[in-house]
Amino acid sequence: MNFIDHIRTFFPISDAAAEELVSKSRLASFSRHSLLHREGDVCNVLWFVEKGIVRWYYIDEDGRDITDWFASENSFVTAFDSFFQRKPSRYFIETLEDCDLYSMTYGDLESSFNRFPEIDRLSRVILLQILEEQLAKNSALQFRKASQRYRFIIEKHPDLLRRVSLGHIASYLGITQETLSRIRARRS
Amino acid sequence: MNFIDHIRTFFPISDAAAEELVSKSRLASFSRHSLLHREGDVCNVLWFVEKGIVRWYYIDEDGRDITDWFASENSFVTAFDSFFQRKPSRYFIETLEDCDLYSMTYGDLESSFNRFPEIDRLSRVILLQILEEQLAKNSALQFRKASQRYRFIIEKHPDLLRRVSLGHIASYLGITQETLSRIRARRS
DNA sequence: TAAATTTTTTGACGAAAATCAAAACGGCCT
DNA sequence: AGGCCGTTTTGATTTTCGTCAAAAAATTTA
Repeated sequence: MNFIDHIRTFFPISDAAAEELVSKSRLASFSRHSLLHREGDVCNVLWFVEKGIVRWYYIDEDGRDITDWFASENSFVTAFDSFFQRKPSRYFIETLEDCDLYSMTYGDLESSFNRFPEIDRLSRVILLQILEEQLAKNSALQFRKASQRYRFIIEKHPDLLRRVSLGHIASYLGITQETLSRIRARRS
Repeated sequence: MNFIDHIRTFFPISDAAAEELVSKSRLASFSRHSLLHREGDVCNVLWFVEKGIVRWYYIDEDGRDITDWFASENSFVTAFDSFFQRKPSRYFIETLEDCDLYSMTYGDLESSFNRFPEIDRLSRVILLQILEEQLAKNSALQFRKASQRYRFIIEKHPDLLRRVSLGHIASYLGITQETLSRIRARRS
């Protein structure tokens, strides 16, 4: 499934606009643990995960590596604090598995915006999806104890448990790796 | 300052599009503790806070009232999980003070999207601002202890402390009111 | 395959915060 | 002023989780 097929599951894009996006994007492979984007840089690329999994993280004031988000098959990723606003990012993005990713540069996307207003609208829809997931994550974690946070992963993102190391998942949930390990032990 | 002036601080909207937005919006007053939107409804209105403060909250599975967000002067508010996607919301929205709010319906906004692609783009920019604040809030709270969360409010939203009751702020920060009160006592 | 590295688990302990309950405070009304 | 309401503070106790440290398991590398 290429990314146009995916887009068409939630947005009715015209053939002409689809053509435009395809012509501006390219598919490339990355081995695991490739750093796609680093903190401080302005992110110029929007990726679409065709295969593999990517995480999006930052280093907090105490030097901890904290995962904010995972993106696996059929997800768009970029440094959302940077890409659209053209300013330096707080985030790193790295592959966790060998990945096949479509990419598109900001410049190309911007010219597509101008030629196809529907692409502008599409990007709004994608941002809304991201925002909504972010809100859902928040309310799943805020005020919840560790075992309830773990349940969120089990119910909403069970695949992550198989594909991602516990340390990353723990920081994503806002708990320590040890606590996560213990919770997991006492109720499979 | 009306909302067009505010928009122009971050987005160069044309006079024609501005006219369109102004013609579609209306200003109204609400007394404090008005419920603007309730869980389960599809939200049809986008508000802009001219004066006053509004909170956006949900009731979690344990029946707790949890504030997700505050919007004060020069902010847009709607049920972001509902308004653009036309589906029932999980959120309530209520005024905390007497408010003057501009409002615009979804139908009017949608027809404006079609007539002015730049309004489409504007909505994307606004969503990005919301998303970015949401991300900032997350990283300010995740893995942080109560005193650090309190510091986030002091540094980023000091006005809230004066205008909003402690209980709402505590749930916004993901801590209990008692803990917040104690933190506050031991270091003014 | 063995050695080395990384990841996960386990244990003991202490710190932080939730909970329950009650008192103090402040504003508002008559 | 006095009484009533909602909000904030304080106290005592319990639970949860983080921290530090080390062992066990799994994965990678040579």
